[in-house]
Amino acid sequence: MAEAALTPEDILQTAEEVLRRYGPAKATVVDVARALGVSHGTVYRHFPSKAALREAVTRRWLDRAHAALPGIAAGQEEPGERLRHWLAALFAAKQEKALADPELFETYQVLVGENSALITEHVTGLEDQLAGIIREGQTQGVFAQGDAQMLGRVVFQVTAHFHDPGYAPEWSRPDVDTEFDAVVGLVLKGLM
Amino acid sequence: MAEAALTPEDILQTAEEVLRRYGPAKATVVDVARALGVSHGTVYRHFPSKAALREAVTRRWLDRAHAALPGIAAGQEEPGERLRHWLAALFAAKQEKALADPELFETYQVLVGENSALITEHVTGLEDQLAGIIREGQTQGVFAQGDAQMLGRVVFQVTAHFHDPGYAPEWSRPDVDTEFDAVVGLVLKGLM
DNA sequence: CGACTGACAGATATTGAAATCTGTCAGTGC
DNA sequence: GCACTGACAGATTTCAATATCTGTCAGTCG
Repeated sequence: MAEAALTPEDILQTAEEVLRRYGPAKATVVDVARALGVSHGTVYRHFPSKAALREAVTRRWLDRAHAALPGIAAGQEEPGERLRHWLAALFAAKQEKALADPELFETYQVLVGENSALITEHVTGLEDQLAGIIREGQTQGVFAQGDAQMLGRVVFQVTAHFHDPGYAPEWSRPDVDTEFDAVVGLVLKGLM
Repeated sequence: MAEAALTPEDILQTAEEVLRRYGPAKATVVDVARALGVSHGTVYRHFPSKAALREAVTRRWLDRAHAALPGIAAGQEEPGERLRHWLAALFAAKQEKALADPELFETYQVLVGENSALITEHVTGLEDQLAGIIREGQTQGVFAQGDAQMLGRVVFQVTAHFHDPGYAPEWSRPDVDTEFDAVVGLVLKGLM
């Protein structure tokens, strides 16, 4: 047939476009269905709820936004430098999305505000990457011993200013990069 | 006369009670005037606007909540211990207010959200206290050299999880104190 | 059979009219 | 004279009626 069956991927793609156009406050399931040329009941045959659809869109979006991070975490740089690089990449990705894709960023922020399970998972994944870098630094003797998992959580938390979307308005201030360097400097000294 | 003239202090006291009773979203200048037994025009003879009144109430409230901090900052403890003590006192004060005085805490949070000048001042005052402790630690040789003012800002920022009202919902989680200790531990190591 | 439809109930959002609030100021009275 | 009043204009909020949306499901159609 010319018209293949509607796939979850089609719906996610269209739902993302609808969210980008109307923003999370205005986008409706009916809008998504209309854009797909189907009835909204059809959307519900693929996703159990509007919340589930929104989460799936945001998961895809986050995965794409942070695609570079696992590579950095698993890379060959010296662990201190790697940690700095990873944090800088995380910050850059967040900054870029907040500016260049504000509606999807806002959608993501809504999920953060709702303590969505997706966000918890996402954060845990990032903390695990941090813990991995720290663990390797400890093995190589450049970082002090300690619970790497806990330290990963702590490093994520103390750098919240540069990735927590609640602080997004401050990311365009002129001295953020100086502050970022100062914070990362303190953190690296604290880990050594 | 039996009835002394209405003082700004009377108004602040009553406005605080009205805010505590109705919360920042519902409290009105008319409510405050009614509680004082005067017309609302009178309130405007003492405060130029509702925003100014709200700020003045919050300033008084913040000053009382953090009354213990300057004493700790100027105390005789070893600087590392003093810093830990000061941060713990700040955290304890915020935690206590969030739980025991939620409407005033919410009022404060509204001002934070509005980037009120009061909040900037308040934060600067706290950062100055931190910078003072750090400077003394540097003089005594227990902290490494560096721009103490900047380090004060950095320490305030990395501990945001424990004083920024946006994180208040997390302050009742069971493991906050462990996290607090871990963060302060990392910060102290980073300063040494 | 299985993907899709569309009518439906209850929940949520929008709208516009009415009520209330903020901020001003000429006037009252001690 | 000076602290306070109260009526007022414009802005904001409330409220209830209306419309739209979410989620379900019996039914259609290929």
